Amino acid sequence: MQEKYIPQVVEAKWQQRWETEKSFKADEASEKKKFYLLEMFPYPSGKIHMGHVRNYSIGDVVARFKRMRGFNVLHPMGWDAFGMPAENAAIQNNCHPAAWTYENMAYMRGQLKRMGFSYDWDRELATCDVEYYRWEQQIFLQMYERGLAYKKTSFVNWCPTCETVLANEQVEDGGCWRCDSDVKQKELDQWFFRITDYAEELLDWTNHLPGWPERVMTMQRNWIGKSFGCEITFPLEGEEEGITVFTTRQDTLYGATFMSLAPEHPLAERITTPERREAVTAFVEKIARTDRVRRTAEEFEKEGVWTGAFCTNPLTGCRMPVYLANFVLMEYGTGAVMAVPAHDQRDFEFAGKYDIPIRVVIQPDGEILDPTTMTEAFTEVGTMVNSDRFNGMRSDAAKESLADHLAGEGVGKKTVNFRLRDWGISRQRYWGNPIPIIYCDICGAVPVPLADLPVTLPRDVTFTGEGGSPLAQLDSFVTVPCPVCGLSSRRETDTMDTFVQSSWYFLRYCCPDFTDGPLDKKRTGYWMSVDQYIGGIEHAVLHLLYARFFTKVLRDLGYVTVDEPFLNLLTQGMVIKDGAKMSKSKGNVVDPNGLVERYGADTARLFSLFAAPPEKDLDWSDQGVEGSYRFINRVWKLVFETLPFTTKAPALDPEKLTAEGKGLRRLLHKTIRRVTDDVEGRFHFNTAIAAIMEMVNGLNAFEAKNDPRNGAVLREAMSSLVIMLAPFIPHAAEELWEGLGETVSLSQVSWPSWDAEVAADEELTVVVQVNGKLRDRITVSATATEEEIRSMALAAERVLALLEGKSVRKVIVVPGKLVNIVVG
RNA sequence: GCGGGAGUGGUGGAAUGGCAGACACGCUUGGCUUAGGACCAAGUGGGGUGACCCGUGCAGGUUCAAGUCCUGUCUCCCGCACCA
Repeated sequence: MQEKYIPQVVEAKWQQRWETEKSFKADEASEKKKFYLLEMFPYPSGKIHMGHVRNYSIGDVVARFKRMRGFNVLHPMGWDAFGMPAENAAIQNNCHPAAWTYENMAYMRGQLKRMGFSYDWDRELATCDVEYYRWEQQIFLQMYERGLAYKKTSFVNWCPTCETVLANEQVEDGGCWRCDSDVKQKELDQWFFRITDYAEELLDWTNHLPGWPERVMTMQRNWIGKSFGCEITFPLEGEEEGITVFTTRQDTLYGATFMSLAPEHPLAERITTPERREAVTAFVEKIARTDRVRRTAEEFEKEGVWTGAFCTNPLTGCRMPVYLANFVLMEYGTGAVMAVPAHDQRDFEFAGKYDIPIRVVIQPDGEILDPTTMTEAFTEVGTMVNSDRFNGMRSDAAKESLADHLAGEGVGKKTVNFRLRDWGISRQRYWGNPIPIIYCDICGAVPVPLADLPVTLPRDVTFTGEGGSPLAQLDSFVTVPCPVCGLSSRRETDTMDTFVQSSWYFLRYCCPDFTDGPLDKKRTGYWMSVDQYIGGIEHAVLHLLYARFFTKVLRDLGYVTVDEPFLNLLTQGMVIKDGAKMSKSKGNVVDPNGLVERYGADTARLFSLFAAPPEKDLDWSDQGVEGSYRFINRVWKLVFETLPFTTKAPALDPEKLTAEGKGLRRLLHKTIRRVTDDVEGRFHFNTAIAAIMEMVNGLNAFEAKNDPRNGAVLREAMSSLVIMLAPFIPHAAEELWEGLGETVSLSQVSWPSWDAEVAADEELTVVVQVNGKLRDRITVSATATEEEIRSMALAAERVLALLEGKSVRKVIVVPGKLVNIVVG
């Protein structure tokens, strides 16, 4: 090794060594226990950013650590390569999305290699490769066969900027998750995945994933939104069919005085009377023009229009006018709400505005509500009144009886409702996986036969940037014979949401070269589930919910045997600079390239691991980076300068240690224990690194370096130090390891173990408190009994002074830690 | 409104109910240097400046002992939200 640390030289050397020796290749034929470690794969946007550096540095520590702990580690990397930016770039720069994407992947692959992450590059995949997406088409067809993929006409979220449909999960605050444009509602014929079939199971399992952060589970539970209630049918005057509502408050049914329908409700048109038609049509049109963001804001004024129709309260026989109301959502429940003004705030406001009667059916404790003087709805639990046989019951307890009663009368039933909607996967874009369906005038929608797969995404398209998907303009793609009858038919030109590809890529990593189907059951069975998944919190209900769903579907299709894809999930925080997330618009971006050129990859890695625990946001600090760089230099210098003592050292004989040597060895074994616990148990790399820094400080302060009797213990310390640094700064560690005279790459070396006896102190400092306040310290032998410690504490000089004239009431002894003397 | 998380030095952050502030950044002083940088050494929560007091958003409580547990409260962040 060189005297001076030159990261660029060292890093290039070891990256090349790892590559030629295929040091991180994962093989299923191993005696070791498997460990599947995965970080969320990147979108090839052009170049990696600090978020990637952080995410992948965290992952690489775990990968390298687990290997050193004797696991057979699968640590793959690939590209989430379909998606809109490629298409936008094509329109702007007149280059093909494929060219743009593959160039970006090549560049970013180089950047990731330059960071020294220990991936098995032989398993690299890109979702835009036909060898990937062809299998997804097969999965789609199998889902279609089972009714899990289907097409329906509905109102969907439409982003006018991206000119495509978005899934509910991809609408954030009424805006597009990518470009933030206001999302409009548009009625379209679209493909869906029946994720609602799995709602119950997806929800159940949120209680059986202890390795997931609670808040992600909570977000998923909220998203699935299960609620218990009743479906109740209200007969419509002059119609065969009634109106069915979903309610969680069947206990307020006796107080229902009107009915509200969503403006888009299919019955709305039919039941409107001629004299109300004009008003109703005007209202419906007004709502259609109002964007969803505004309409769903809570402060938005409650408005409606009477249809002229009436329905009947099935229990009271009360005649209820049927309104259309702007706050009723077609996509939740049945799109119809029984309105109980006395006990629902929205209905209360609505009733006030349109002069509809208020009927109190639940009275609060110690108060009598009067409909004529109420200022707001009473929504809590109380005693039921005006409710026939249920009078006098507690409203919450009555829910069950009411449900039974409704079922008995044949007007309702108990039911559960989910907020979760089916996953809309159609995208009116080019750069995605074509949906393998053909439309024939005679045979209807016909799946592309398996033998005809893949439906290859054609290259020769033109990008105008307007007028929808370029695929639809390409006659050679669109026009095909119907697989059933042979007549000229049209291909589906929608492509799949890119979240479909990321819903199963982790399975394909297990067998990326498999050619007989989407997945090799044997290899997938060996590696799955992912033992540790690491990525950003922003995918809490997007990718992470879809991937769980897909895993269950693939299980039911017989491809995998696991119920859940990710056993443990680590959600890392954002990288912040100057109080804000790094972004071009804020001008606070730190480019990894510059960092690596100046300090090397090891420094970039070390800083992003040391500055904060992984799950917290990381505050970027240029000075902190300097500090990390200085630390590596200090270690380098320490190892280099002690080489004369360590390289010629004899084998360690624990019996023949000097006092200093023994102390140093104790420090080492304590450090090994701390670092192992911090890395293994809780991924607290910042404290693990701090422990190593403390040891380095201890080694620098070690005076007796040149005492030949300490050579062996010094060598043990240096070796272990370098091994422990390997997961964090692998290049520098390898070079130092070689400098110590070792010939086997650190990637093959085991993590050091610690000996509790060696780590144990011979003497301990015990804190002495009087009435809970620190007053003195005593030094006791590690073998001292509680009684001995107690009497020493009571005899301590400063304690004696404080005990003067007072009586000792109680003495608490915490062995090895503290004595608290209670006096009074 | 509901749910989740967090409030600790000048800064990032440490602390199985047991010495608050590990480790690092920054800063101060000194050394080295023509100088700067780098490096090395010492110091660094506040106040008194003796060996004492105060201090983990705020107010209570439990305990021999509370940053940590409990109750209330404030602030900030995140998610969901006219969800029937």
